[in-house]
Amino acid sequence: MVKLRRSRVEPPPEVCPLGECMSLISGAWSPHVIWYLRDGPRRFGELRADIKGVSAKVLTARLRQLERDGVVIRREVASSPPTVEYALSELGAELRPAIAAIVDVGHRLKRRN
Amino acid sequence: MVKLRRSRVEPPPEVCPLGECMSLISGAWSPHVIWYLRDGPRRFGELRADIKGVSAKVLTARLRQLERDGVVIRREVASSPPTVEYALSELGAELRPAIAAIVDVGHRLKRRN
DNA sequence: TAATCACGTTACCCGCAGGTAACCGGAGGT
DNA sequence: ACCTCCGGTTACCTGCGGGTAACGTGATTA
Repeated sequence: MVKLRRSRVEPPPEVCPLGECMSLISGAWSPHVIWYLRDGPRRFGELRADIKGVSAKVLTARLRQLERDGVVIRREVASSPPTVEYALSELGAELRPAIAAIVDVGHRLKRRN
Repeated sequence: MVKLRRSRVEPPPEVCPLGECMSLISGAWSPHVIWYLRDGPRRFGELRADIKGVSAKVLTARLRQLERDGVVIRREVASSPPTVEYALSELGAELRPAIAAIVDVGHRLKRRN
């Protein structure tokens, strides 16, 4: 019996920006926020309605974190009642294709049942 | 279609493609596993070394979950000592571009400081 | 005989994301 | 006078992913 001590496949080059980027979209809801902001700014209540099943508390927490991380930009609108608008920053826009790729796979999963 | 006058109609259980796909790559380590399997099968110990900072217990748990979800395929090799090889399934291969997109953003993050 | 290796398992603990529910504050509507 | 709307906040609880450490198995090696 031939010993198989080393794999034939050489280890891929060491890169770990994966963790860096994953920390931006970690959490169950962050990708949804980015996805629903992809076409332009949206208000808190709109995001709340867009993202089914999210609670106000968690949505607030995710938006705050995304704002701290420089992914989204928060803008208060002096209307009555006052509303708040969220939009993707330049960094957030760069995340869009990544989220789109994930959504794309999700669609194929659905089609396949 | 009958219109209900007073009670709120429950929205149809529309499956969110984003949530579906995110459930596959959720967790801190799942994307890393997929990423390091992108070029071919790898052994448990190799993955353990590739993915710095992961413990055996957690790596086992992630691999088991990915196997249950049909993302990776586990194959025991009758060597001495017996080794185990993991590879991406067809579904796992479809996830590759999504992970690659995330890694790509990570690269840009690093470059931008 | 004893140690090592590969691939785990089990026990125990911890932190945090997320869920529910209640509440708030100013302005407009009725 | 009261209710509604919008965008939150706060308190409390729960579950799960993850960390360390110790142990198991079966076969080879010193």
